[in-house]
Amino acid sequence: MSDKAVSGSPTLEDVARAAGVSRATVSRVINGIRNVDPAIQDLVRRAVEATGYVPNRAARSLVTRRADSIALVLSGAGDDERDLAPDEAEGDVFTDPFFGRIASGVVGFLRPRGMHPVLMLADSADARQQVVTHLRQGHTDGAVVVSTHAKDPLPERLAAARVPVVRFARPPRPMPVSYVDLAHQDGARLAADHLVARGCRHVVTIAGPLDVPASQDRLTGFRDAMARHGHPYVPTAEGNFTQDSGERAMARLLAQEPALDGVFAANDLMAAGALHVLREQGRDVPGQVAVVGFDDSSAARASRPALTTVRQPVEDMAGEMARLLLDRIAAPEGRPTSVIFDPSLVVRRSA
Amino acid sequence: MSDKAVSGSPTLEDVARAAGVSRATVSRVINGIRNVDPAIQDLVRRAVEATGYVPNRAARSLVTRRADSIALVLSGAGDDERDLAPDEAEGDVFTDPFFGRIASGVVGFLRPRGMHPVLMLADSADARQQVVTHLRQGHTDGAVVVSTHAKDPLPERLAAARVPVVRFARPPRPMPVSYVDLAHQDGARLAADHLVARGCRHVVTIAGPLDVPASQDRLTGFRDAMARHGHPYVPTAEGNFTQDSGERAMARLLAQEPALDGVFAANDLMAAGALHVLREQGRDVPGQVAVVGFDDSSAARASRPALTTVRQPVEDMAGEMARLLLDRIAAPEGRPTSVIFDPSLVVRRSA
DNA sequence: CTGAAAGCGCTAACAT
DNA sequence: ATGTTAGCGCTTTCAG
Repeated sequence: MSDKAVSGSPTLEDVARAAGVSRATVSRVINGIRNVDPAIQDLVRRAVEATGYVPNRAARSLVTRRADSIALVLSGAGDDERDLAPDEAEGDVFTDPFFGRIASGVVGFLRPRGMHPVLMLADSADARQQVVTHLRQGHTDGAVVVSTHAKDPLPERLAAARVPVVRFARPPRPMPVSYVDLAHQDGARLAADHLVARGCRHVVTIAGPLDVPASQDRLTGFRDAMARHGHPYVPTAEGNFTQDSGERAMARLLAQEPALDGVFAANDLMAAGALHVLREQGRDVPGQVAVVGFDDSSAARASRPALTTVRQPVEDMAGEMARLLLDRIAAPEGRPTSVIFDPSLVVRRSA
Repeated sequence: MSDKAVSGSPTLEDVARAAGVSRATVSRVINGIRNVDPAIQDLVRRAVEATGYVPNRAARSLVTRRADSIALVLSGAGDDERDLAPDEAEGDVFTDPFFGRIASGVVGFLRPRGMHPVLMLADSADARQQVVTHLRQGHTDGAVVVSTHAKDPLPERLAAARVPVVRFARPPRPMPVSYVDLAHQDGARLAADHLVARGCRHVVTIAGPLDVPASQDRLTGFRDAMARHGHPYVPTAEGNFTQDSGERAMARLLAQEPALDGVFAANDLMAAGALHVLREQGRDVPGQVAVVGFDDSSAARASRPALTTVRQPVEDMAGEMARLLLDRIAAPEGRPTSVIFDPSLVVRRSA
């Protein structure tokens, strides 16, 4: 391998000279354009090898007007700033077990294609503006955005700026944006079926924040399925997807329905909170009470007993987001697309 | 705000025309170069405003030969591929609670400076080569690298390629690379002092993998401090920083030292594992056994009882890595630097 | 203190 | 099928 420093990198010109052809021809070979004599192609490739040539991305971008890179943006708070210290606000987003899986899926898809995502955080009005500007300038060709809050204005703003965007999760209000999502209702049904099959008669549920479509779907799906099983009424407490809120919700439910023998929580963190409260109250899980979570996050495996949970294939979904985005960048005029993934039940100890 | 599409973005030329000056002058103003008549500066700034001009980064990079962006690379497995499915291997790295905090710190530092990190994952030989190539090409000006395994060859390779690099944690073998680290021994001492002050007489410790310098330091620091407190012998079991390994280690120690009344685990995940095993064995925490973790990760707050732990200011450390890297990029010939942070004790329920 | 002009390395018409 | 040529938008000597 050549040991040339970045500064004196060989250019197209050098390769052309070495191969005895023109820059244009080398460019064609490099970019895999047909209409080049196979013999010459070989010649060029050999010259590339010999010179240790690597294309200069800035030069290429300048003329193609494409950055050949995409942004992975985590979009936090809503319209108003929250009164957290910046550190906390950030920790909030990145600490979510989801984030790692999303990043993993996106990177996993991009890497074989020689691309890497640019990580951006949009947790304040300023930050959001910065993201929009960045994208509009073409520093990145598009964005995969994960909003942690229901009415995050960013995706709509980006779409309005004609920036290719793919969201994680269906938007709260219909808007012309591509997205990837899960069949939440089916997932909730999986949980209901499992609980009923186990013989649970007094089932309760801890819902997520109801302004989030996913929470709504999980709740609706669960209630519908329970109703079909002959349980038209399911005591419900609302949480906000944190472990603490799960604990509080569980305590309320326990007071309201002391005879409960089954719990479905809308995510694993809240399920873990429920587990703690149940143990504190001396209820054996899964002996006396069965608990089912949602997501199959690391929290599900870390809990004791380990959580039976509805798996959301987040990595695959994130990879698909990247795929949709690249498609869209290649054909900007297409209509928004959406892909819905199927959940599956992962049975562990808790139910 | 102007609604111009990316395609027709105003250029320096446009601004120059609007301001009635030359491109060069506008460029000087934009780049904050002195020697420009204040009146003209104002004129130009107004023109920038009016036209909605934003510099084209590709064009700028082409001439300055700087990308104005850095890479955040997570470097996984050692020299050999591990026999995990790609998904697992990735999940592995990104799932680590550390990752989110690192990302948060780096982004927090970069964002006010208008920069965003490019996220790269180097968990196989191929991936590492890709990272090196990417950096050598100048797509990014340098890298902040976090190695999850002891003898990750990447930092050394990058340094050899004369790419500016800052590591998280002191390298296992001395090498000319800047890094940011924690005073692990001091942290361990904090834990020891706390346990002894609480009245613990039979203290054991769960160490991290001993080929990692941080694990060594924590163990050494803990033993030394305990010795100073009159406890020359501390039963020890080695884990690998996972919760499972913490459970196994705790079980072994319990068998070896049934009368134990204090546990120091080298990270929170292992401490959480210890908590589970202690509860299973009917030991009350903190009543009969006090448990102290390390890191102050989300796991510490999620545990029940919540973990008393040695806090590692990861976000600050990550921000500092970014700062050191930018300094180094600005002055590539300087000598490697290192910054050591102080740990602190966070007292919660477990001890 | 400001302007003119020369590229940075590459792609994409347009010729041939 | 290959070569010639004209920029992409910006920074940076070098003159003035």
